[in-house]
Parts: sequence; structure tokens; C-alpha cells
Amino acid sequence: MGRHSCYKQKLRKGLWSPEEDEKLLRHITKFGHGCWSSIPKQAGLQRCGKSCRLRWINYLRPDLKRGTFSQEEENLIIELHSVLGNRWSQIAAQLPGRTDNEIKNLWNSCLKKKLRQRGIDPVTHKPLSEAENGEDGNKVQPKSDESSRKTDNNGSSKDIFESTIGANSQACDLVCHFQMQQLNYAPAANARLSSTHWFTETSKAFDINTELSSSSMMSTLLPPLTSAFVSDNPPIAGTYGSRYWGTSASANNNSNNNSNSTSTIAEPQGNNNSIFDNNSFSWGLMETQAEETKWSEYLNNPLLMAAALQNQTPQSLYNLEIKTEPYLFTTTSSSSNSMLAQIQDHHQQQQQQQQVVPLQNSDICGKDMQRVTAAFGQGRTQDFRLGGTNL
DNA sequence: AAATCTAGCAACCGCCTAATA
DNA sequence: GTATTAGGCGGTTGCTAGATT
Repeated sequence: MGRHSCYKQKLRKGLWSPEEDEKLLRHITKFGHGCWSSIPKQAGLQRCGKSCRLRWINYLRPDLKRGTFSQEEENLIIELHSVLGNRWSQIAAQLPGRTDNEIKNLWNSCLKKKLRQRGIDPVTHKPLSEAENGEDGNKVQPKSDESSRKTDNNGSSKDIFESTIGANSQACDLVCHFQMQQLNYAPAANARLSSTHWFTETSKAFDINTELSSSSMMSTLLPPLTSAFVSDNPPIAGTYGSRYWGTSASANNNSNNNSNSTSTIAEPQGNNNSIFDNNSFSWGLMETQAEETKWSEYLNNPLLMAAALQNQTPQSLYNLEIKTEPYLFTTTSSSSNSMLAQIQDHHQQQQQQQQVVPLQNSDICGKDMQRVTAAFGQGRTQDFRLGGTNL
């Protein structure tokens, strides 16, 4: 079988620089991504297509929801994991704006630990004592090994579900009923973003694409756009939480920066830590100041975001085929140059305006800190304390 | 103040399947 | 039918920064 050799070629590896991000973003903004393997050349990047794809999916995509995971999201991940196991992409499909990588990291670094602290085995989702005994032959064990990946490549979880749960209907009834009750709110929010299956309370998988395609179904099932699930933890779209290549050593040269970066923080505003209220920026879609004030609404709502990007109403998006890629932005009147300039200018302004307050010990909750890096701002970083995790 | 530990995150690696030549 | 390529996925690694000793 052909093996990717991109990592073995003389291509750049490691962290992405702001310049590389800019090139990639600019290119995809203009042309969409189309064939990933040709993008590096077209965009003037010394990266392999795979790396570009990853960067886009995990970081540059405009519909990404950044910031800490809300309680609802964490709970949903746990529930989904109990059914799907380590099928991160399928789990991510149910969490709009979250990437599989992000969820995987959260699981490995945080949720697993929390479950253990609760006395729950993160693999079996059973009480640890019971899991350790490992006696029963009737366990609903999420498949997390290699074999579990041998499913259809369309993101369908039907067969998985049937094999893991359907084959064990007795356990399934218990598990599913519980889970479906808790998950009932989720499908609608996710239906528009994922091409996957959802489950009914009878444990039967149904194809969300087909079954939700009728407008009546959609109107019945779709929650208000401001559902807690989506809005509890506002996305920091448009801001970037990434280490850039060279960031730590050379990039912290902005005026706000000092050698002890932990000594100051940007004060979270309100319960929702509306960081993006201060740090949102336009993607070149909204030209006026008045329009910019609406931005947080867009950030709160991936649908609105997508609609804005595609010059479509949210309503029309409901009826779109779910697949959101390839992203082909409408450039409207803004060239990508002005868009990027706008991003930079906006961040500079925000940084100047930002109120910096001394860090209180009470603000720190372990490592519940979200590092938000201003994109395209010469790699400078800015720390924000977000609310502690709640599990 | 320095050394060490720990957590979080971005990215790499290798495997898989599907599509195509 | 076989080889190759591309895209996708999950596991893992390595780096950074904060916390602790």
C-alpha cells in the first residue's frame, strides 16, 4: 500500500508559523481546499497536504469553537464515549465546532482522570470495583482498539452501534435508554453539522441525513439557536489558541507582554467569559462597526457563522447537506489581504484596550487556563483565565 | 532561585479504506 | 486484479508553561 511519505520529505515540520497560517488561510479563503495534496504548492507552503489539512481542520477553520469545554459538552463526550469508545471523529461530529483532536486531548488529559476520581472506569464506564473484577460477560465495552476502526468510512456509526450495542440488547436497553434520555437534546444541534447516525431510544440507529432532511423534522428537532449546549461556552472563534513556531522565545514582544506572563491576565467578563467580546475580529465579512458588534452572536452560533460565510440564511443552512467542507468563503468586497490586515489591526486595538488585572489565586483552577493567542499578531500570546472545569 | 513535576495542547506517525490509474 | 494515491482516523510524542518542591 502506498504510504504517505510527506513526513519523510524535506518539508517543514513542527509548529506552524503565523506566516504559514496566513498563507494557508489566504489560499483556502480564495480557492477552497479542494485537493489537499496540491494546496502546499499552490499556497507556497513547505508542508505536506496532510499537514495543511490537519492545520485547517484543527485550527484555522472558521467554525471552530475554542475555549474550555462546557459542562454539557463534557457530559456529552462521556456519554458518547460510553457508546462509541475512542471514535473521536464520531464523537466530535456530535459536538459542533469541536475537533476530534481536541476531544481526544480532553479525554486523555482530563475526563479520564475525572471519571476515575468518581470511581468510574473510563474504559468500561462502569464502577471501578466492578470493572476491576471484570467478571461479567455481558459488559458493554466500548471498542477502542484497532478493530473498532474498521467501519465504513463515511462516519457511519450504525454498524458500530449494532455490533457493540445491538448485539447485546439486554445491556443495550439499559444503557441506551439512559443515554438517549440524556442525549436527546443533542442530535438536533449536531444534525446540521455531521454526517452520521443518531440513535433512537429504541437503540435503532437512524441516518440523520435522510431522516432529518425533511423540513418538518428539522423544525421539530432543531433546538433554539441559543441552546445551552451551543452557547454555554462561547467560542473564541477568530482568536487562536496556539503556540506558534518561535512563539515562546521571540514572539512575546508585544507591549503587554512582560517576562512574567502569569502575573497578569485579561479579566474574564461575566459568567460566560466573554473573551471574544473583547477579542473577536471580523473575517472580512462585516465591514462596519455596527456589524462588528454582532460578531459575538455569530461566534455563539456556528450556524450563523456558516451562514455569514456563505451568504446564506441559517434557515437555508438547515436544509443543506450536512457536510460543511470544503470551505469556500465568499470574499465579498474584502480581499484576503484586507481581511488579514483587519485581523491584525483588530487584535492590536483589543490588546491596547484590554484591561489587565493582577492575577488572584482564586482565579486559578488547576490548569484550567486557556491560552489564547492572537493570530497573525507576530505570534504573541495572551493568557486568559477561563472558568474552572465543573465536572 | 533553580530544579523537577505535571498538564495541556499541537502535531506527527502509521494504519486503514476508497478511489483511481 | 494490482499498485498507487489521497483522505481520514486514532495513538502517541514532544514541547511549553505553570505548579510544586
